[in-house]
Amino acid sequence: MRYRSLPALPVDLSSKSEYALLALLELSPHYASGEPLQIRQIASQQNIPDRYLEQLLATLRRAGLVKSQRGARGGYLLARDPWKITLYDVVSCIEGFEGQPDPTQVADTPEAQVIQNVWGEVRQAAEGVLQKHTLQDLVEQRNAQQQVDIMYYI
Amino acid sequence: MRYRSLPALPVDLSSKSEYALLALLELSPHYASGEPLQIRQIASQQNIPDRYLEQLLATLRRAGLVKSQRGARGGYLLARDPWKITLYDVVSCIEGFEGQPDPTQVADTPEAQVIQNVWGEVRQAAEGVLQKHTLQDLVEQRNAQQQVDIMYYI
DNA sequence: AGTATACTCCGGTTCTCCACTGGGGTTTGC
DNA sequence: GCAAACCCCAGTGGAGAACCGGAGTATACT
Repeated sequence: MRYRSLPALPVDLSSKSEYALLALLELSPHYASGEPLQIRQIASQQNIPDRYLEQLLATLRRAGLVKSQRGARGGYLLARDPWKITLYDVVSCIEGFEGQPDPTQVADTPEAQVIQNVWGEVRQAAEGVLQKHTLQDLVEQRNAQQQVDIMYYI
Repeated sequence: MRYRSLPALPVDLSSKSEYALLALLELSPHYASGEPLQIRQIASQQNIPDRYLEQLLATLRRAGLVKSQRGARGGYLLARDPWKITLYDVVSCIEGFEGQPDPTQVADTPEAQVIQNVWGEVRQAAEGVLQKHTLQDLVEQRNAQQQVDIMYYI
């Protein structure tokens, strides 16, 4: 059995990453004020199971993307400016790729090697897209999208 | 519970796809002669569990990428020229993305919508890489790789 | 000081998919 | 007719995703 023994391209974008991004998009507008947001609020706003979101926020905290304030009136806030956090930062820490050995590895057959090379190309292409988007980008895209919605009376 | 209810980017490249590509790379040189190759031979050559490879080849056959010859002295052969089959053709049929509704779908919140848009970008970037490579490309890359191996006495 | 409000840590549960195995059946060449 | 091949279908077992729950800990407010 192999069970993802090879490079195992983590280009798969699960709802885990989507939840994390939704939460960070909620936190982004509150970065300036410095007011923390609670898990419950984020969860109910974006329709995410709160106990699950809790785990994701803990991962983001350990990765240094958010900071937490414990106790009453506590909650979470972004650790950096929303335009200094790329989607790659978020997805890579949630999906946890960077545990494996370097992608420029050697395969046991020449056929496997050329496939590995292509896999690496795909990975880089996907990572490139994620690296060029920041949280602030998405916030502004959402604002623009809402304008469109209003114009079309949706 | 969501369990991949949303678009669920199937950009994930599993060993399933790798096995299928390895098999097709074995078949590619035999396309000109028209001589079929048996599952057992491909499997032992590329170190793939044969009963598993059988399923993958069945999928490829139903997708019209390979043809099968039943009975004694039977086997598999490519249905088209190896330079007319892209890696996207292979991966998409094996990974089976095109079951879902169209990726340009509407999310229930504007935040989810912008994330869907990015997901679509990532998907397209990955698909673009796969679309520009053909089986024949890989065969030639492998040959070149083998030349390098010989030069360096590996 | 006490209490309510939050995060923190740890474990378990269910579901889904991947990777793989096996048992039959059918077609074909010799 | 018989062996060699494909064909179909039905499992198994592990890993991870997507949760739920409880006990503990820090903090603000009164």
